[in-house]
Amino acid sequence: MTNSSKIKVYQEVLEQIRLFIEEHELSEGDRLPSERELADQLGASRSSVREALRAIELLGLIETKHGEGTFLRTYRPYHSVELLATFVLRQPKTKEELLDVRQILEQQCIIRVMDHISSEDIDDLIEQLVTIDEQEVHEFIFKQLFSIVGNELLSKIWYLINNFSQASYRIIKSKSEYVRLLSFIKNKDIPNALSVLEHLYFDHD
Amino acid sequence: MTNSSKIKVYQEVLEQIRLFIEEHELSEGDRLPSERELADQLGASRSSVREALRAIELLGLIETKHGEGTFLRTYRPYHSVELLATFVLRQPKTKEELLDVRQILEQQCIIRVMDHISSEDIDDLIEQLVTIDEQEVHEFIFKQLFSIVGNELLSKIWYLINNFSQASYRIIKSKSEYVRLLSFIKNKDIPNALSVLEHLYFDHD
DNA sequence: AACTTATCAGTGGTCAGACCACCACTTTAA
DNA sequence: TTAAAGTGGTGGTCTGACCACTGATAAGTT
Repeated sequence: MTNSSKIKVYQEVLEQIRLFIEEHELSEGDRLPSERELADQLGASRSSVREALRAIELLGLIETKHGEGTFLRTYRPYHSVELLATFVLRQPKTKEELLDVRQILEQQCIIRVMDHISSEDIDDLIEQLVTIDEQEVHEFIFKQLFSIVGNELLSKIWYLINNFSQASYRIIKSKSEYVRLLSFIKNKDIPNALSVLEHLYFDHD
Repeated sequence: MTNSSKIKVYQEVLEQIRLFIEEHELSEGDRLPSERELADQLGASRSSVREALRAIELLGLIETKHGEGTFLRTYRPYHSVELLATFVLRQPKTKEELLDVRQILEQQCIIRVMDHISSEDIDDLIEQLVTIDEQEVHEFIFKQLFSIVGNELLSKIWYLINNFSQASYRIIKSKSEYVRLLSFIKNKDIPNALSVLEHLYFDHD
């Protein structure tokens, strides 16, 4: 008898909820039965039902509204990704690894943004730079660029890496460097844009 | 006052557990405090602690042994993958994003591995392919390649993405494709290697 | 002394029930 | 007609109880 052979109640509830959703063809925004109802129907206690629901919630599959009910939501892995990341990144990573991954993400961001960004967007960005503190220029620009690229998952990963990075180092360059970068992006000049980007990661100014 | 502003107890517990693991530098196999202890320390009820623990368990971060305690484990998706599958399949956007990110990571892996891998390594890999089930060839090869590249952070991110991906699709190509890929890597032929890689993502065989 | 068995404390698993906060809706009062 | 108070249902949280399982200790047996 293996120790993992016993199925816990909350896991059974999990499966039943899944089946319920499938059978009733529920989709985004639809409401699930109340916790008490589920407990009753499935012959489990409300506690067990809640354990299952909280787990699904953390996965990002449902959304809970106090006083209203539990609703299906559009699934995005990002909630769990964030939590997983904090565990995965638990051990202090070397500065090089963080920088490496960061570079990959930002390179790809620049490559991909070329297809989506307009000249006006870039001009707007350059204008806004005036109001941004120099320490936050890098983060500001890439936050904008990533959101233009539109891949939320990519953005989220970058954002996490960015935050972890700032614990050990910070990219601070003069705004003129970023204006150059943006200009190359405007001209769809990938090689030069990437070249400028690479310079940003070095310490010397 | 937005409705999402209130943090639930179980979410706070989640965060505290994460911090506890960080502070005490716990790693795989280490035991967490008992549910009652956690409840006491964090000033929460055991129910709330359990909601948090069950959620983490579903994610695959911890393992629970009846009568013994709760233990950290290396991340392995638990029920989460099957559970997510039902939902992710209906979210084309998420699927696209996952594939996109995955492609980025695997491209970079191939580019980077060229500097670290020897001809013998590749020959070994090709030999081992015989024993691998066709369904797992892709995962197997990249697991090896990533470990050769040496950036643990990159590896872990890929591993996470890979697992999430498998909830919605799976890359299955004949082994000969992978032999081609490895051959190009052997010859340090980046363009052709990336070209083969790109083919892998398409459905047609 | 060595070995088996019984006991026990600690742990997770589950449940029932209580109370609160919140929301949508209805009823009531101005 | 409109504003206020009430109402029922919902999630959020806590308490305390009991069970099943585990590992170690104590007691008993050979």
